[in-house]
Amino acid sequence: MFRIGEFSKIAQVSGRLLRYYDQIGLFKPEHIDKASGYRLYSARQLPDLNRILALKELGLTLEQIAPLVKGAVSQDELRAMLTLKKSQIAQSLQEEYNRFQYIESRIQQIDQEGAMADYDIVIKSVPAQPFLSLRKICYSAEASFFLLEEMRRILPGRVSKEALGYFTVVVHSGWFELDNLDLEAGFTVSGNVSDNIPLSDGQALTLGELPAVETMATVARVGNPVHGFGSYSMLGTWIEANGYRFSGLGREVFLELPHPDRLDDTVAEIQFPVEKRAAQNLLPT
Amino acid sequence: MFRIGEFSKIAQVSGRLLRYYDQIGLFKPEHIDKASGYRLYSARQLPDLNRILALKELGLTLEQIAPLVKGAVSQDELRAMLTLKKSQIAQSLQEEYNRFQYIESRIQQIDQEGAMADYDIVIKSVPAQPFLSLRKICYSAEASFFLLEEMRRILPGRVSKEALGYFTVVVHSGWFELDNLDLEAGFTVSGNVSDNIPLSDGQALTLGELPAVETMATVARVGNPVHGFGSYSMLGTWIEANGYRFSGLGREVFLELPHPDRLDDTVAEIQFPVEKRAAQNLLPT
DNA sequence: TTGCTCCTCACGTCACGTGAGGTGGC
DNA sequence: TTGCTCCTCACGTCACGTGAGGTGGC
Repeated sequence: MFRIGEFSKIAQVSGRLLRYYDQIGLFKPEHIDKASGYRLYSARQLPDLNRILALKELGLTLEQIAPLVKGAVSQDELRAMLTLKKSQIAQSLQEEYNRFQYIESRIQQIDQEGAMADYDIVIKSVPAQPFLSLRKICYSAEASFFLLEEMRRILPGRVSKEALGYFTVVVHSGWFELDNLDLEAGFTVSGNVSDNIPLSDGQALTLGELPAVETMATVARVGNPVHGFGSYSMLGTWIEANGYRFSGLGREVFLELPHPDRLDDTVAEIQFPVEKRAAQNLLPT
Repeated sequence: MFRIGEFSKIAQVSGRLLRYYDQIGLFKPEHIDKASGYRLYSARQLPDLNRILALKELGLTLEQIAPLVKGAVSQDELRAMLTLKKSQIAQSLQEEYNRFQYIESRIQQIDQEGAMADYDIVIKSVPAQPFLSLRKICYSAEASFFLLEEMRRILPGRVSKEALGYFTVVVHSGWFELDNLDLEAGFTVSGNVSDNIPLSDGQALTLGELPAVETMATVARVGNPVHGFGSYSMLGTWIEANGYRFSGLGREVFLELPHPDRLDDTVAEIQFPVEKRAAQNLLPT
């Protein structure tokens, strides 16, 4: 019989670990001296401890290991557990690999531009939202702000303040047709609102829906909205470097509305639906 | 200004996270209402929060992120941090990948043999140890046990009990020459012991050293030592499946000495120095 | 007035590491 | 007797999640 110090040396684990496993009932000493409380382990117990250590190496938690070493698990259950664990590892490998690529792209960014980007891209998921809007061809980005001004005059009388969400612009045209923009502009709303609100020029806001998007690449930017297109190229670079591709219409959500006197305080979140490109297939299966 | 609930919805984080970041001083609301204690965030703060979230995605800890978002880090330091993080991720990817392969091999084992192996392999590192031993050609494994019996008679008078370690056999011959074994048998010792202890047949134990081994594949087995060779093939399979190769002489360390009446209670640890085979090079660089 | 939102504790997480303070064993 | 080893608390870890219990705001 070995005292805890010698046994821990043989097994190359800490004494604390052995006491802890004793405490949680995972691995108990063969004998405990009544008088001194000393834990006494026998050499025969070493294979059991090794099994625990080996399963821990696989990434199982002690809670998962306990029934295994107590023989309370059938062959099939064990196989199922390992298969599950295997797929979890495959997934976390993929995630780690993405992180790896992302870091590489940020290092490159520093090397090329001598600075960290001003804004950071974050992936979110957004729910579907009722959208009170008007679709229109605009000859410039500024044109959409005339629409905004008119909505600001008219809407307070037609929609309650709590029901009104954010001013949002959906871009239906391609990104580089800067002089012939097909825009859909309006407010997200909640609750009951009328589904047809006429504006002064004969057109009207109608009630539709902004579809939900599960993976939305977003970047928040502060500043004059007409200079906003710089952020788009950033998004493009990021999306390329991180293995995504665009998969839908881009939006711009204004969290702080453009105010004629303080255009530089405008805050907007640019959003793009994205999806993973065909996986690099780091692993087979 | 947004109250915590709305700001957390915009940023898609929990309110608790925002309160926590406030508490640790990482990200504070722009304003706190004196009367109610309500935290008020402005849209302009969103890019800052996004930066924190993006750096967290890279796997940095909040402690590492804090100086970054406070601008207290130079370009070079940032680059160095990211490079370090990159190599850490590369390493953990390699480890994860090893785990993945190991799990695969255990699943295969179950499928082929219908059961989990009796014993588990554990990697340890062992220090160098003084070794009081005798090298001899034996015509069978049993022959080494005659040596053991003689040492048991003679050693107690020559070496103090505390100085005596474990009976250990080093195998110098190839593993499949079962009838012409080149064995070195003796006891590990500590402290001062005489370096020449004669045995009855004219030979003598001499003091040498068991070299340290950094990565030692070990398996502990209980049972009659003459049936021990089964464990060797297990070790071989494991080593193959896990990307190692043998890199030195195998040892057998007896934790519970073979006793003629209870041979089945013998406990020995079979040890093999191993090294990683040329890495599968999961990643470039 | 009633929900709704916000507030501040404070415990729990996972697998131990790391003392503090005290006692048994040779 | 003096080290050495062992014992049992109990706090700390990391980044929050999850209540409990109470109050502000419209």
